[in-house]
Amino acid sequence: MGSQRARSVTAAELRYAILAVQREGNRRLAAALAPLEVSPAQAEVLVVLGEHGPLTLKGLGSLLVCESGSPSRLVDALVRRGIVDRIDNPMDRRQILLQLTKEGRRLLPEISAVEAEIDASLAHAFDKDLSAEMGERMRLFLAGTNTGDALQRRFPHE
Amino acid sequence: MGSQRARSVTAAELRYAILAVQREGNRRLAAALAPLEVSPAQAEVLVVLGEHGPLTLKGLGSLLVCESGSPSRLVDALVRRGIVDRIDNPMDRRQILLQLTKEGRRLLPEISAVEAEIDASLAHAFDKDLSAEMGERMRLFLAGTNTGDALQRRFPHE
DNA sequence: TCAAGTTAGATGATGCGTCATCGAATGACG
DNA sequence: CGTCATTCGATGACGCATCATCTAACTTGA
Repeated sequence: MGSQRARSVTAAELRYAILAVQREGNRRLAAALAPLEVSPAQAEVLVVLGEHGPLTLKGLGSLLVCESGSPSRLVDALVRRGIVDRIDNPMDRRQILLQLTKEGRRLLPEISAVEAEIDASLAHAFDKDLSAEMGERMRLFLAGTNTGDALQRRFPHE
Repeated sequence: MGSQRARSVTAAELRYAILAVQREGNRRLAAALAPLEVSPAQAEVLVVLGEHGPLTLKGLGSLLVCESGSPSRLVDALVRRGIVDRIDNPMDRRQILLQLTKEGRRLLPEISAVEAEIDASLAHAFDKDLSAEMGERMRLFLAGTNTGDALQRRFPHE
């Protein structure tokens, strides 16, 4: 297994390593998505809307990892580009309902293809056992936070 | 060890989990640093300047994980606050030399104390073996990138 | 049914992160 | 030397992330 062989790592080093991996991964994802003129955060919105039907802004926010507040400005850009439709909800006029337009649905498979590449390189760096262990501990670290709840809702366990 | 017991995790889930942990950790760090009126990125600059004597802007940048470009605006705010001194280098007038002021040195132990708390909670979530394994694989993932080089310079191996 | 409290979403403000570009200073090499 | 390429740092531009505040719409309950 080799888990005893790896050199020991301080918490500070781990903290910076997590930052570095997140940033580097994001830059790679941004570069790969650039031809679609979609940012990583926008891609998350599109994927979530694709998977979880029409959503209110709040419902969308509760499934996003990339935003802790309300994603109204993030969504704005997508509405302006004709990728997302914003429909007033006649049942509760405080709410809006968001869903992909035809153009938005057209983008989905292209986004998936791009993300699959990135994910393959991630899977290459972190093998199955390590990923599983990391996933478990990260959930622990995030327990009781909004971000942790979003992750849980996106990738339910059991 | 239990590393076989953890539920399997897709690469996409791992990707979002890394994002979530980084964001959540950063929010906690920001909140803990708030009384010092220092952001996490600013704290990194101060720590690096504290550890690695006077540095040019480029030298500083090559040790920062939080910035891929040149940290000139990040440093600006610290200079304006009297925490960092910016000295023209007479040997090469393109360069500037940065070092902590007395006020900056005064802040260092307070920053360390705050980071120690955060690091303790990280160490609690990720035990020694897992941290070591994660550190090793993350370095692999970052091999050949600027961010990876910065990490290497900050936390040299061997 | 009306007032008080709560909730949804929009918006302002500020700083961070990234990329592109620019001017000034230096170095390399004919 | 003089030109050309390179390097350093500053700056403009843009979108993201966060927090605070605001308004409109709904809910509660006396």
